[in-house]
Amino acid sequence: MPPVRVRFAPSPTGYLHIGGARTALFNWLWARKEKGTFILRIEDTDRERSTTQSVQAILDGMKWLGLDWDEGPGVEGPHAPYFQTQRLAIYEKSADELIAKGRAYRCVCTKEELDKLREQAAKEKRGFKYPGTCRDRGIPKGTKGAVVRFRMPDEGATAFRDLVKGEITTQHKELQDEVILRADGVPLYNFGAVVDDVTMEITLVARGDDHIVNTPRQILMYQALGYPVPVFAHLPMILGADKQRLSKRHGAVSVLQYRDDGYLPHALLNYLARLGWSHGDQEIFSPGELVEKFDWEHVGATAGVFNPEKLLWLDQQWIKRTPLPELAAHLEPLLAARGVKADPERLRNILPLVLERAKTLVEMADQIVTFFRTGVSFDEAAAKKNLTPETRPLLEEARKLVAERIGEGAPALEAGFRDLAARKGLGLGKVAQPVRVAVTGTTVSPPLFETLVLLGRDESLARIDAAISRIGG
RNA sequence: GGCCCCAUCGUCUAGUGGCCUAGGACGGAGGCCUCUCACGCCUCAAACAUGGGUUCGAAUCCCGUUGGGGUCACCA
Repeated sequence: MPPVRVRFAPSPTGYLHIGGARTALFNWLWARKEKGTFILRIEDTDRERSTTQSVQAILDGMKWLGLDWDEGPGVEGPHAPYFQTQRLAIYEKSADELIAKGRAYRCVCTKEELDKLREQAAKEKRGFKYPGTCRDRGIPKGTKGAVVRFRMPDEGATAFRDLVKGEITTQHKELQDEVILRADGVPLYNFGAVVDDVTMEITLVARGDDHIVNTPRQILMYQALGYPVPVFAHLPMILGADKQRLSKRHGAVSVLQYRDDGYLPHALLNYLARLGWSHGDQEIFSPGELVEKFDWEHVGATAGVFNPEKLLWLDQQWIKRTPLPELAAHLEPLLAARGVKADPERLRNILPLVLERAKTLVEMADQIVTFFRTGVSFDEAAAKKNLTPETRPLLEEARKLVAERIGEGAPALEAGFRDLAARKGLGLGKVAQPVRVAVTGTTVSPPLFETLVLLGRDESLARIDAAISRIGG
Protein backbone atom coordinates (compact mmCIF):
# COMPACT_ATOMS: atom_id res chain seq x y z
CA MET A 1 0.00 0.00 0.00
CA PRO A 2 1.29 3.43 -0.91
CA PRO A 3 1.90 5.83 1.97
CA VAL A 4 -1.17 7.71 3.14
CA ARG A 5 -1.52 11.18 1.70
CA VAL A 6 -4.59 13.16 2.68
CA ARG A 7 -5.56 16.77 2.34
CA PHE A 8 -7.82 19.47 3.66
CA ALA A 9 -8.80 21.80 0.83
CA PRO A 10 -10.82 24.76 2.05
CA SER A 11 -11.88 27.63 -0.13
CA PRO A 12 -10.87 30.93 1.47
CA THR A 13 -14.26 32.58 1.43
CA GLY A 14 -14.59 32.98 5.20
CA TYR A 15 -13.20 31.87 8.53
CA LEU A 16 -12.48 28.26 9.45
CA HIS A 17 -15.81 26.98 10.68
CA ILE A 18 -16.79 24.07 12.87
CA GLY A 19 -17.62 21.78 9.96
CA GLY A 20 -14.41 22.51 8.11
CA ALA A 21 -12.42 22.03 11.29
CA ARG A 22 -13.87 18.57 11.77
CA THR A 23 -13.07 17.61 8.19
CA ALA A 24 -9.54 18.88 8.71
CA LEU A 25 -9.31 16.99 12.00
CA PHE A 26 -10.36 13.64 10.56
CA ASN A 27 -7.89 13.99 7.71
CA TRP A 28 -5.16 15.03 10.10
CA LEU A 29 -5.89 12.16 12.47
CA TRP A 30 -5.67 9.66 9.67
CA ALA A 31 -2.39 11.10 8.41
CA ARG A 32 -0.85 11.13 11.86
CA LYS A 33 -2.08 7.66 12.75
CA GLU A 34 -0.80 6.17 9.51
CA LYS A 35 2.41 8.17 9.62
CA GLY A 36 1.33 9.67 6.35
CA THR A 37 1.27 13.19 4.98
CA PHE A 38 -1.29 15.87 5.69
CA ILE A 39 -1.58 18.49 2.99
CA LEU A 40 -3.28 21.86 3.18
CA ARG A 41 -4.40 23.15 -0.18
CA ILE A 42 -6.19 26.43 -0.74
CA GLU A 43 -8.92 26.22 -3.36
CA ASP A 44 -9.13 29.88 -4.26
CA THR A 45 -10.60 29.53 -7.73
CA ASP A 46 -13.68 31.53 -6.84
CA ARG A 47 -11.98 34.85 -7.38
CA GLU A 48 -15.05 36.83 -6.49
CA ARG A 49 -15.26 35.50 -2.98
CA SER A 50 -11.74 34.43 -2.05
CA THR A 51 -9.76 36.79 0.16
CA THR A 52 -6.31 36.78 1.69
CA GLN A 53 -7.87 37.57 5.06
CA SER A 54 -9.80 34.34 4.82
CA VAL A 55 -6.63 32.43 4.01
CA GLN A 56 -5.06 33.90 7.12
CA ALA A 57 -8.10 33.14 9.25
CA ILE A 58 -8.06 29.51 8.13
CA LEU A 59 -4.34 29.19 8.78
CA ASP A 60 -4.78 30.77 12.22
CA GLY A 61 -7.65 28.44 13.06
CA MET A 62 -5.67 25.37 12.03
CA LYS A 63 -2.66 26.48 14.03
CA TRP A 64 -4.70 27.21 17.10
CA LEU A 65 -6.22 23.74 16.95
CA GLY A 66 -2.78 22.25 16.51
CA LEU A 67 -3.60 20.74 13.12
CA ASP A 68 -0.19 21.13 11.56
CA TRP A 69 0.31 20.40 7.88
CA ASP A 70 3.26 18.74 6.22
CA GLU A 71 2.78 20.39 2.85
CA GLY A 72 0.99 23.62 2.12
CA PRO A 73 1.18 27.37 2.65
CA GLY A 74 4.24 28.35 4.61
CA VAL A 75 5.90 24.96 4.52
CA GLU A 76 5.60 24.25 0.76
CA GLY A 77 6.68 20.76 -0.35
CA PRO A 78 7.25 18.64 -3.45
CA HIS A 79 3.97 19.59 -5.10
CA ALA A 80 4.05 23.32 -4.54
CA PRO A 81 2.40 25.68 -5.08
CA TYR A 82 -0.57 24.87 -2.84
CA PHE A 83 -2.84 27.64 -4.02
CA GLN A 84 -4.96 26.62 -6.97
CA THR A 85 -4.75 29.99 -8.68
CA GLN A 86 -0.99 29.45 -8.88
CA ARG A 87 -1.43 26.11 -10.66
CA LEU A 88 -3.30 27.26 -13.75
CA ALA A 89 -0.80 25.81 -16.22
CA ILE A 90 -1.36 22.35 -14.78
CA TYR A 91 -5.11 22.52 -15.31
CA GLU A 92 -4.70 23.81 -18.84
CA LYS A 93 -2.43 20.92 -19.72
CA SER A 94 -4.86 18.38 -18.25
CA ALA A 95 -7.79 19.96 -20.05
CA ASP A 96 -5.91 19.82 -23.36
CA GLU A 97 -5.20 16.17 -22.74
CA LEU A 98 -8.85 15.46 -22.16
CA ILE A 99 -9.81 17.29 -25.33
CA ALA A 100 -7.20 15.37 -27.31
CA LYS A 101 -8.70 12.16 -25.97
CA GLY A 102 -12.18 13.26 -26.96
CA ARG A 103 -13.28 13.32 -23.31
CA ALA A 104 -13.78 17.06 -23.20
CA TYR A 105 -14.53 19.85 -25.66
CA ARG A 106 -14.60 23.60 -25.97
CA CYS A 107 -17.92 25.32 -25.70
CA VAL A 108 -19.05 28.83 -26.57
CA CYS A 109 -22.58 28.70 -25.17
CA THR A 110 -22.98 31.73 -22.93
CA LYS A 111 -24.15 31.59 -19.38
CA GLU A 112 -27.02 33.88 -20.34
CA GLU A 113 -28.28 31.51 -23.03
CA LEU A 114 -28.08 28.58 -20.69
CA ASP A 115 -29.76 30.42 -17.83
CA LYS A 116 -32.63 31.16 -20.14
CA LEU A 117 -33.01 27.50 -21.01
CA ARG A 118 -32.79 26.62 -17.35
CA GLU A 119 -35.54 29.05 -16.47
CA GLN A 120 -37.69 27.69 -19.24
CA ALA A 121 -37.16 24.14 -17.99
CA ALA A 122 -38.03 25.20 -14.45
CA LYS A 123 -41.22 26.82 -15.65
CA GLU A 124 -42.23 23.61 -17.38
CA LYS A 125 -41.19 21.65 -14.29
CA ARG A 126 -38.60 19.72 -16.25
CA GLY A 127 -35.09 18.97 -15.15
CA PHE A 128 -32.44 20.89 -17.03
CA LYS A 129 -29.41 19.36 -18.58
CA TYR A 130 -26.84 20.99 -20.87
CA PRO A 131 -28.05 19.97 -24.34
CA GLY A 132 -24.58 19.30 -25.71
CA THR A 133 -24.76 22.01 -28.32
CA CYS A 134 -20.99 22.29 -28.69
CA ARG A 135 -20.15 18.64 -28.13
CA ASP A 136 -19.08 17.91 -31.67
CA ARG A 137 -18.32 21.32 -33.04
CA GLY A 138 -14.59 20.95 -32.64
CA ILE A 139 -14.12 24.50 -31.42
CA PRO A 140 -10.36 25.20 -31.50
CA LYS A 141 -8.08 26.36 -28.74
CA GLY A 142 -7.82 30.12 -28.55
CA THR A 143 -11.43 30.74 -29.43
CA LYS A 144 -12.52 33.81 -27.57
CA GLY A 145 -14.79 33.12 -24.62
CA ALA A 146 -14.63 29.36 -24.97
CA VAL A 147 -14.88 27.23 -21.83
CA VAL A 148 -14.01 23.55 -21.60
CA ARG A 149 -16.71 21.01 -20.82
CA PHE A 150 -16.21 17.46 -19.69
CA ARG A 151 -18.07 14.93 -21.79
CA MET A 152 -20.06 12.68 -19.51
CA PRO A 153 -20.93 9.19 -20.73
CA ASP A 154 -24.56 8.87 -21.83
CA GLU A 155 -25.12 5.38 -20.55
CA GLY A 156 -24.07 3.13 -17.73
CA ALA A 157 -23.31 3.97 -14.13
CA THR A 158 -20.43 4.73 -11.81
CA ALA A 159 -20.19 3.18 -8.36
CA PHE A 160 -17.78 3.54 -5.50
CA ARG A 161 -17.43 2.20 -2.00
CA ASP A 162 -17.43 5.03 0.49
CA LEU A 163 -15.65 4.39 3.79
CA VAL A 164 -18.52 5.76 5.83
CA LYS A 165 -21.56 5.51 3.56
CA GLY A 166 -20.89 2.23 1.81
CA GLU A 167 -21.75 1.47 -1.82
CA ILE A 168 -23.01 4.47 -3.80
CA THR A 169 -24.09 4.23 -7.42
CA THR A 170 -24.99 7.00 -9.86
CA GLN A 171 -26.55 6.53 -13.27
CA HIS A 172 -24.67 8.43 -15.96
CA LYS A 173 -27.88 9.80 -17.38
CA GLU A 174 -28.13 11.91 -14.22
CA LEU A 175 -24.89 13.65 -15.16
CA GLN A 176 -24.38 16.48 -17.59
CA ASP A 177 -21.42 17.85 -19.50
CA GLU A 178 -20.15 20.32 -16.95
CA VAL A 179 -17.74 23.17 -17.36
CA ILE A 180 -14.32 22.26 -16.03
CA LEU A 181 -12.30 25.23 -17.19
CA ARG A 182 -13.40 28.83 -17.56
CA ALA A 183 -12.40 30.92 -20.55
CA ASP A 184 -9.72 32.60 -18.43
CA GLY A 185 -8.14 29.25 -17.59
CA VAL A 186 -9.38 29.04 -14.00
CA PRO A 187 -10.72 25.56 -13.24
CA LEU A 188 -14.03 24.75 -11.61
CA TYR A 189 -14.23 22.79 -8.40
CA ASN A 190 -14.58 19.24 -9.68
CA PHE A 191 -11.76 19.55 -12.15
CA GLY A 192 -9.36 21.51 -9.99
CA ALA A 193 -9.81 19.10 -7.12
CA VAL A 194 -9.28 16.05 -9.32
CA VAL A 195 -6.20 17.38 -11.07
CA ASP A 196 -4.67 18.44 -7.75
CA ASP A 197 -5.53 15.23 -5.97
CA VAL A 198 -3.95 13.35 -8.82
CA THR A 199 -0.79 15.43 -8.99
CA MET A 200 -0.47 15.58 -5.22
CA GLU A 201 -0.87 11.80 -5.04
CA ILE A 202 -3.77 11.90 -2.63
CA THR A 203 -4.74 8.39 -1.52
CA LEU A 204 -7.86 9.15 0.48
CA VAL A 205 -10.31 12.00 0.16
CA ALA A 206 -12.30 12.80 3.30
CA ARG A 207 -14.74 15.67 2.98
CA GLY A 208 -18.30 16.67 3.83
CA ASP A 209 -21.07 14.47 2.49
CA ASP A 210 -22.45 17.40 0.53
CA HIS A 211 -19.78 16.32 -1.95
CA ILE A 212 -21.23 12.87 -2.54
CA VAL A 213 -22.92 14.03 -5.73
CA ASN A 214 -19.60 15.30 -7.04
CA THR A 215 -17.78 12.06 -6.49
CA PRO A 216 -19.02 10.04 -9.48
CA ARG A 217 -18.21 12.94 -11.80
CA GLN A 218 -14.77 13.20 -10.31
CA ILE A 219 -14.23 9.46 -10.62
CA LEU A 220 -15.09 9.74 -14.30
CA MET A 221 -12.46 12.46 -14.62
CA TYR A 222 -9.78 10.43 -12.87
CA GLN A 223 -10.54 7.61 -15.28
CA ALA A 224 -10.54 9.88 -18.32
CA LEU A 225 -7.18 11.23 -17.21
CA GLY A 226 -5.94 7.68 -16.77
CA TYR A 227 -5.21 7.89 -13.05
CA PRO A 228 -6.04 5.67 -10.11
CA VAL A 229 -9.08 6.69 -8.10
CA PRO A 230 -8.49 7.48 -4.41
CA VAL A 231 -10.57 6.11 -1.56
CA PHE A 232 -13.44 8.33 -0.45
CA ALA A 233 -14.87 9.01 3.00
CA HIS A 234 -17.83 11.35 3.18
CA LEU A 235 -18.43 12.82 6.59
CA PRO A 236 -21.99 13.61 7.64
CA MET A 237 -23.01 17.23 8.04
CA ILE A 238 -23.03 19.05 11.34
CA LEU A 239 -26.45 20.49 12.11
CA GLY A 240 -27.81 23.19 14.37
CA ALA A 241 -30.40 22.58 17.07
CA ASP A 242 -33.12 22.97 14.45
CA LYS A 243 -31.57 20.13 12.42
CA GLN A 244 -30.65 22.51 9.66
CA ARG A 245 -27.10 22.58 8.42
CA LEU A 246 -24.97 24.50 10.89
CA SER A 247 -24.59 28.12 9.90
CA LYS A 248 -24.11 31.59 11.30
CA ARG A 249 -27.72 31.63 12.33
CA HIS A 250 -26.86 29.09 14.99
CA GLY A 251 -24.39 31.37 16.73
CA ALA A 252 -20.69 30.74 17.08
CA VAL A 253 -19.49 28.72 14.16
CA SER A 254 -15.99 30.14 13.71
CA VAL A 255 -13.21 28.17 15.31
CA LEU A 256 -11.41 31.32 16.41
CA GLN A 257 -14.56 32.50 18.14
CA TYR A 258 -14.20 29.53 20.48
CA ARG A 259 -10.65 30.55 21.19
CA ASP A 260 -11.83 34.05 22.04
CA ASP A 261 -14.63 32.66 24.18
CA GLY A 262 -12.10 30.87 26.35
CA TYR A 263 -12.18 27.33 25.08
CA LEU A 264 -9.13 25.11 25.10
CA PRO A 265 -8.17 23.76 21.68
CA HIS A 266 -8.02 20.24 23.08
CA ALA A 267 -11.62 20.55 24.22
CA LEU A 268 -12.84 21.60 20.81
CA LEU A 269 -10.80 18.87 19.15
CA ASN A 270 -12.21 16.33 21.58
CA TYR A 271 -15.75 17.50 20.95
CA LEU A 272 -15.40 17.56 17.19
CA ALA A 273 -13.91 14.08 17.15
CA ARG A 274 -16.74 12.65 19.23
CA LEU A 275 -19.30 14.31 16.98
CA GLY A 276 -19.43 11.59 14.40
CA TRP A 277 -16.86 9.18 15.71
CA SER A 278 -16.78 7.00 18.79
CA HIS A 279 -14.61 4.58 20.64
CA GLY A 280 -16.88 2.54 22.87
CA ASP A 281 -18.02 4.53 25.88
CA GLN A 282 -15.00 6.80 26.09
CA GLU A 283 -15.71 10.54 26.07
CA ILE A 284 -12.42 12.21 26.92
CA PHE A 285 -9.61 11.94 24.41
CA SER A 286 -6.33 13.80 24.27
CA PRO A 287 -5.08 14.60 20.77
CA GLY A 288 -2.57 11.79 21.17
CA GLU A 289 -5.27 9.28 22.05
CA LEU A 290 -7.34 10.45 19.12
CA VAL A 291 -4.45 9.80 16.79
CA GLU A 292 -3.93 6.39 18.33
CA LYS A 293 -7.57 5.31 18.32
CA PHE A 294 -9.12 6.95 15.31
CA ASP A 295 -10.55 4.64 12.68
CA TRP A 296 -13.01 4.88 9.80
CA GLU A 297 -15.07 1.90 10.96
CA HIS A 298 -16.47 3.93 13.83
CA VAL A 299 -17.26 7.08 11.93
CA GLY A 300 -21.05 7.32 11.94
CA ALA A 301 -23.13 7.89 8.84
CA THR A 302 -25.67 10.13 10.56
CA ALA A 303 -25.69 13.90 10.59
CA GLY A 304 -25.06 15.25 14.09
CA VAL A 305 -26.45 18.21 15.99
CA PHE A 306 -23.81 20.52 17.42
CA ASN A 307 -24.33 20.62 21.18
CA PRO A 308 -22.68 23.66 22.80
CA GLU A 309 -23.43 22.38 26.31
CA LYS A 310 -21.46 19.23 25.84
CA LEU A 311 -18.60 21.25 24.44
CA LEU A 312 -18.75 23.43 27.52
CA TRP A 313 -18.58 20.37 29.73
CA LEU A 314 -15.61 19.06 27.79
CA ASP A 315 -13.87 22.41 28.15
CA GLN A 316 -14.30 22.18 31.89
CA GLN A 317 -12.91 18.67 31.83
CA TRP A 318 -9.91 19.85 29.86
CA ILE A 319 -9.32 22.81 32.14
CA LYS A 320 -8.98 20.32 34.97
CA ARG A 321 -6.67 18.09 32.98
CA THR A 322 -4.36 20.65 31.45
CA PRO A 323 -0.95 21.01 33.14
CA LEU A 324 -0.76 24.24 35.16
CA PRO A 325 2.00 25.93 33.16
CA GLU A 326 0.13 25.29 29.93
CA LEU A 327 -3.07 26.60 31.46
CA ALA A 328 -1.23 29.70 32.65
CA ALA A 329 0.04 30.28 29.13
CA HIS A 330 -3.49 30.14 27.72
CA LEU A 331 -4.65 32.50 30.44
CA GLU A 332 -1.97 35.09 29.96
CA PRO A 333 -3.57 37.08 27.13
CA LEU A 334 -6.91 37.03 28.93
CA LEU A 335 -5.36 38.38 32.10
CA ALA A 336 -3.44 40.97 30.15
CA ALA A 337 -6.69 42.13 28.61
CA ARG A 338 -7.92 42.65 32.16
CA GLY A 339 -4.88 44.72 33.02
CA VAL A 340 -3.23 42.01 35.08
CA LYS A 341 0.37 40.98 34.71
CA ALA A 342 0.39 37.90 36.87
CA ASP A 343 3.41 36.72 38.76
CA PRO A 344 3.82 33.12 37.53
CA GLU A 345 4.54 31.68 40.97
CA ARG A 346 1.49 33.27 42.55
CA LEU A 347 -0.68 32.41 39.58
CA ARG A 348 0.35 28.82 39.92
CA ASN A 349 -0.92 28.75 43.49
CA ILE A 350 -4.19 30.41 42.57
CA LEU A 351 -4.98 28.20 39.60
CA PRO A 352 -5.96 25.08 41.55
CA LEU A 353 -8.53 27.13 43.42
CA VAL A 354 -10.40 28.51 40.43
CA LEU A 355 -9.90 25.53 38.17
CA GLU A 356 -12.71 23.54 39.68
CA ARG A 357 -15.29 26.21 39.22
CA ALA A 358 -14.73 27.46 35.72
CA LYS A 359 -16.02 26.08 32.47
CA THR A 360 -13.98 28.39 30.28
CA LEU A 361 -10.71 30.29 30.45
CA VAL A 362 -12.71 33.50 30.39
CA GLU A 363 -14.49 32.49 33.57
CA MET A 364 -11.18 31.54 35.10
CA ALA A 365 -9.61 34.87 34.24
CA ASP A 366 -12.56 36.68 35.74
CA GLN A 367 -12.09 34.77 38.97
CA ILE A 368 -8.36 35.27 39.07
CA VAL A 369 -8.18 39.04 38.70
CA THR A 370 -9.35 39.76 42.23
CA PHE A 371 -6.13 38.22 43.56
CA PHE A 372 -4.07 40.75 41.68
CA ARG A 373 -6.03 43.86 42.52
CA THR A 374 -6.37 45.92 45.61
CA GLY A 375 -9.78 46.41 47.08
CA VAL A 376 -13.00 44.94 45.91
CA SER A 377 -16.25 46.11 44.42
CA PHE A 378 -19.28 44.83 46.24
CA ASP A 379 -22.21 43.06 44.73
CA GLU A 380 -25.08 45.17 46.13
CA ALA A 381 -27.39 42.31 47.00
CA ALA A 382 -24.60 40.33 48.63
CA ALA A 383 -23.46 43.32 50.69
CA LYS A 384 -26.95 44.23 51.74
CA LYS A 385 -27.58 40.78 53.06
CA ASN A 386 -24.21 40.01 54.62
CA LEU A 387 -22.58 43.29 55.62
CA THR A 388 -24.98 44.50 58.26
CA PRO A 389 -24.80 45.95 61.76
CA GLU A 390 -25.59 42.43 62.99
CA THR A 391 -22.60 40.88 61.29
CA ARG A 392 -20.25 43.71 62.19
CA PRO A 393 -19.07 42.19 65.47
CA LEU A 394 -18.44 38.94 63.63
CA LEU A 395 -16.35 40.72 61.05
CA GLU A 396 -14.35 42.44 63.76
CA GLU A 397 -13.56 39.17 65.44
CA ALA A 398 -12.78 37.61 62.10
CA ARG A 399 -10.38 40.45 61.41
CA LYS A 400 -8.55 39.79 64.64
CA LEU A 401 -8.36 36.10 63.83
CA VAL A 402 -6.99 36.74 60.38
CA ALA A 403 -4.48 39.23 61.72
CA GLU A 404 -3.19 36.73 64.25
CA ARG A 405 -3.24 33.45 62.42
CA ILE A 406 -3.06 33.98 58.66
CA GLY A 407 0.65 33.21 58.77
CA GLU A 408 -0.13 29.68 59.95
CA GLY A 409 -1.90 28.72 56.76
CA ALA A 410 -5.41 27.87 55.63
CA PRO A 411 -6.06 24.85 57.90
CA ALA A 412 -5.11 26.85 60.99
CA LEU A 413 -7.31 29.71 59.89
CA GLU A 414 -10.18 27.33 59.39
CA ALA A 415 -9.68 25.89 62.87
CA GLY A 416 -9.77 29.38 64.26
CA PHE A 417 -12.97 30.21 62.43
CA ARG A 418 -14.60 26.96 63.60
CA ASP A 419 -13.68 27.94 67.14
CA LEU A 420 -15.15 31.37 66.70
CA ALA A 421 -18.36 29.96 65.26
CA ALA A 422 -18.67 27.48 68.09
CA ARG A 423 -18.19 30.20 70.69
CA LYS A 424 -20.99 32.17 69.03
CA GLY A 425 -23.15 29.12 68.79
CA LEU A 426 -23.25 29.42 65.02
CA GLY A 427 -22.49 27.18 62.10
CA LEU A 428 -19.29 27.89 60.25
CA GLY A 429 -21.27 29.11 57.28
CA LYS A 430 -22.84 31.90 59.28
CA VAL A 431 -19.42 33.28 60.11
CA ALA A 432 -17.71 32.55 56.85
CA GLN A 433 -20.28 34.08 54.54
CA PRO A 434 -20.00 37.70 55.74
CA VAL A 435 -16.23 37.41 55.59
CA ARG A 436 -16.48 35.98 52.09
CA VAL A 437 -18.52 38.94 50.97
CA ALA A 438 -16.14 41.31 52.72
CA VAL A 439 -13.13 39.78 51.00
CA THR A 440 -14.46 38.96 47.54
CA GLY A 441 -17.47 41.23 47.21
CA THR A 442 -19.73 38.32 46.35
CA THR A 443 -21.38 35.29 47.90
CA VAL A 444 -19.61 32.96 45.53
CA SER A 445 -15.90 32.35 45.72
CA PRO A 446 -13.20 29.74 46.05
CA PRO A 447 -12.80 28.27 49.56
CA LEU A 448 -12.53 31.19 51.93
CA PHE A 449 -9.45 30.28 53.95
CA GLU A 450 -7.32 29.48 50.95
CA THR A 451 -8.55 32.68 49.38
CA LEU A 452 -7.44 34.70 52.42
CA VAL A 453 -4.04 33.09 52.48
CA LEU A 454 -3.49 33.69 48.77
CA LEU A 455 -4.67 37.27 49.08
CA GLY A 456 -2.11 37.79 51.80
CA ARG A 457 -2.34 39.41 55.22
CA ASP A 458 -2.36 43.04 54.21
CA GLU A 459 -4.88 42.81 51.42
CA SER A 460 -7.18 40.52 53.44
CA LEU A 461 -7.22 42.91 56.38
CA ALA A 462 -7.65 45.92 54.14
CA ARG A 463 -10.69 44.36 52.53
CA ILE A 464 -12.25 43.37 55.82
CA ASP A 465 -11.64 46.89 57.11
CA ALA A 466 -13.25 48.33 54.02
CA ALA A 467 -16.30 46.16 54.58
CA ILE A 468 -16.56 47.17 58.22
CA SER A 469 -16.34 50.84 57.44
CA ARG A 470 -18.90 50.34 54.69
CA ILE A 471 -21.33 49.12 57.29
CA GLY A 472 -20.50 52.19 59.30
CA GLY A 473 -22.20 52.80 62.58
C1' G B 1 -39.76 17.99 -8.07
C1' G B 2 -35.44 14.41 -10.05
C1' C B 3 -31.23 12.05 -8.06
C1' C B 4 -28.35 10.77 -3.72
C1' C B 5 -27.62 10.04 1.59
C1' C B 6 -29.50 9.16 6.53
C1' A B 7 -32.93 7.14 10.66
C1' U B 8 -31.32 4.02 18.82
C1' C B 9 -33.13 8.51 24.95
C1' G B 10 -34.12 16.09 23.94
C1' U B 11 -28.62 15.83 22.03
C1' C B 12 -23.79 12.96 20.94
C1' U B 13 -23.54 7.85 20.75
C1' A B 14 -22.48 1.98 22.14
C1' G B 15 -24.55 -1.90 19.43
C1' U B 16 -21.68 -5.34 13.19
C1' G B 17 -28.24 -11.66 14.23
C1' G B 18 -28.68 -14.48 20.38
C1' C B 19 -24.32 -11.38 25.77
C1' C B 20 -30.28 -6.00 25.09
C1' U B 21 -34.75 -6.20 30.88
C1' A B 22 -30.94 -1.66 24.81
C1' G B 23 -25.14 0.52 27.71
C1' G B 24 -22.27 5.34 28.28
C1' A B 25 -21.97 10.81 27.99
C1' C B 26 -24.17 15.95 27.84
C1' G B 27 -28.51 18.19 29.50
C1' G B 28 -32.86 17.45 33.15
C1' A B 29 -34.96 15.80 38.19
C1' G B 30 -33.77 14.18 43.19
C1' G B 31 -30.09 13.12 46.92
C1' C B 32 -25.12 12.78 49.40
C1' C B 33 -20.70 15.71 50.42
C1' U B 34 -20.08 20.90 52.10
C1' C B 35 -17.71 27.60 54.73
C1' U B 36 -20.52 29.79 49.44
C1' C B 37 -20.21 28.19 44.41
C1' A B 38 -18.37 24.38 41.97
C1' C B 39 -16.08 19.50 41.69
C1' G B 40 -17.04 14.53 42.99
C1' C B 41 -20.37 10.52 44.16
C1' C B 42 -25.36 8.03 44.15
C1' U B 43 -30.40 7.50 42.25
C1' C B 44 -34.31 8.50 38.73
C1' A B 45 -36.93 9.89 34.10
C1' A B 46 -35.70 9.36 28.93
C1' A B 47 -34.79 5.88 22.67
C1' C B 48 -34.46 1.12 18.64
C1' A B 49 -39.74 6.24 13.34
C1' U B 50 -43.45 2.90 11.02
C1' G B 51 -45.41 -1.47 8.14
C1' G B 52 -44.05 -5.84 5.91
C1' G B 53 -40.69 -9.70 5.19
C1' U B 54 -35.93 -13.17 6.04
C1' U B 55 -34.55 -16.20 10.43
C1' C B 56 -35.32 -20.92 15.57
C1' G B 57 -34.12 -15.74 16.95
C1' A B 58 -33.73 -8.87 14.62
C1' A B 59 -32.14 -2.42 17.23
C1' U B 60 -28.91 -5.30 14.04
C1' C B 61 -30.32 -8.24 7.19
C1' C B 62 -34.04 -7.02 2.86
C1' C B 63 -38.31 -4.11 0.86
C1' G B 64 -42.09 -0.28 1.27
C1' U B 65 -43.85 4.07 3.92
C1' U B 66 -42.88 8.32 6.73
C1' G B 67 -39.50 11.89 8.33
C1' G B 68 -34.83 14.60 7.98
C1' G B 69 -30.57 16.17 5.18
C1' G B 70 -27.69 16.95 0.67
C1' U B 71 -27.50 18.28 -4.47
C1' C B 72 -29.27 19.89 -9.10
C1' A B 73 -23.96 26.91 -11.41
C1' C B 74 -18.80 29.42 -15.96
C1' C B 75 -19.76 28.36 -6.17
C1' A B 76 -16.87 25.13 -3.56
